[in-house]
Amino acid sequence: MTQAPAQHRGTRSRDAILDTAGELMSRHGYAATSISMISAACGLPVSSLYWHFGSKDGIYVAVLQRARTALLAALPPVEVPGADVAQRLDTFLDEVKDAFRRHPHGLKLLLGLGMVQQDASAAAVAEVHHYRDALLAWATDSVSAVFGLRDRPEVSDELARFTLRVASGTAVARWFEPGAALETGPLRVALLALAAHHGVAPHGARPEDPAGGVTGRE
Amino acid sequence: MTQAPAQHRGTRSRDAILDTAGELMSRHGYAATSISMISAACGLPVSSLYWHFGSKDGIYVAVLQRARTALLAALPPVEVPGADVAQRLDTFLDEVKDAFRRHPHGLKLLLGLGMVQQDASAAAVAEVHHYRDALLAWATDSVSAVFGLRDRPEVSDELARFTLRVASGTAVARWFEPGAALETGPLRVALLALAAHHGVAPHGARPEDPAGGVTGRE
DNA sequence: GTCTATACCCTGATAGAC
DNA sequence: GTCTATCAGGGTATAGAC
Repeated sequence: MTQAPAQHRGTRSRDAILDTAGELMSRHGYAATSISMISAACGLPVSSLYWHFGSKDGIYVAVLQRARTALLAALPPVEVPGADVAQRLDTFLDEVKDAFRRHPHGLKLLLGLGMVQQDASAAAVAEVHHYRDALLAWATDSVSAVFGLRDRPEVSDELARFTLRVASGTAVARWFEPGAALETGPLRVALLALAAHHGVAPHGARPEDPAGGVTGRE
Repeated sequence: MTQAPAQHRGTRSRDAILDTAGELMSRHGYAATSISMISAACGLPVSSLYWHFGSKDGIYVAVLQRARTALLAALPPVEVPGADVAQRLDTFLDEVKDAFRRHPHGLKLLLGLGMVQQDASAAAVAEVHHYRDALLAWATDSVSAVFGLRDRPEVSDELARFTLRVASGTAVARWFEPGAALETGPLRVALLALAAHHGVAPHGARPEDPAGGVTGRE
């Protein structure tokens, strides 16, 4: 405690500020969260916040960055184990639901701060887009692995976007019904139907001959 | 123009304030929209806003009320014409897509102001919930009419919630891809699959014998 | 790295002439 | 109903001692 306490205190303060700021901003939104609120809530004086992050916008960007890395780390790996599509889809949806349940702040930050892009700085806008792009890329890779869609990028794109819309819609519903979880049941049915609609058979292997599908080819 | 100009000017000013406030609040959110901004944008002095609405919160509630009535008036009637399910579903989705396209403010207000419920007044929170409840009730009645679900309320409830989630998710996606429209194609496939999953046949008549259980076949 | 004190501006809201 | 003028308070951000 005498060698390098300053540094330790520094990073600890930094984290404390980010914790409180993330909590408050995800609850009240960016504009409604004042520096003084954060200062009062985390106990550190206002100037410390400015020493660490330079501006309110700097805090916002740092909060977003941390939320993004945390959420992406919590998401299941892209390679989903399982013999057939149904099995892989089940594990995939279970893990998504779990990540969704355990990280309520992540999406809410993305929503709340994404909404006020107009006023935000260039760095903040870039970070918000980075966040959302990473989420979309992860979803695309995942559904591609689940359904075996390496050679059907347009299908995995559609399935991924659809999944994200249902997830964001649920995040929205969540501030009307606070306990609302991601309803994987209907989502599962919908994804299977969408895949079938594009001629992706509900088996483990990718269809070499998708002629049997509802829309054999497009 | 000499008999009752005061009244006319009054209601015209009122509308102008509401127009500007709705536009600004849907873009920047409630907290980031100041009385002075509204005043400058609509040309009327600050005190006029207070004379008409009493407080910033009063403006907010009035804006929400007007957006709700406008959006609900723009939504298609519950009784959808059409011989069979597929036909009714198509017209229904087309009209929803159209309303969604023509009234971008409505949902954004609901989202943006719904997010900051924590800080808002009781009247504002009540109005937000009223808004969302009306939307949900309309969606439930509509899908019930489309699929003929008068005796399966739990199914129409699920379909309506699913539709609303996709719609809100699209409204969210909209502030990343400004032109994004409601993708009725995938939604159509999903709703039909969900209905089938609950044993609702894709015909005009309601199924008298849904004994097939959860799904006709899986 | 952390604190106190403070500058400067804009906020929501009111008073009172017209 | 609309205007000008104004208040008290809180906002972001900075300076400088420790």
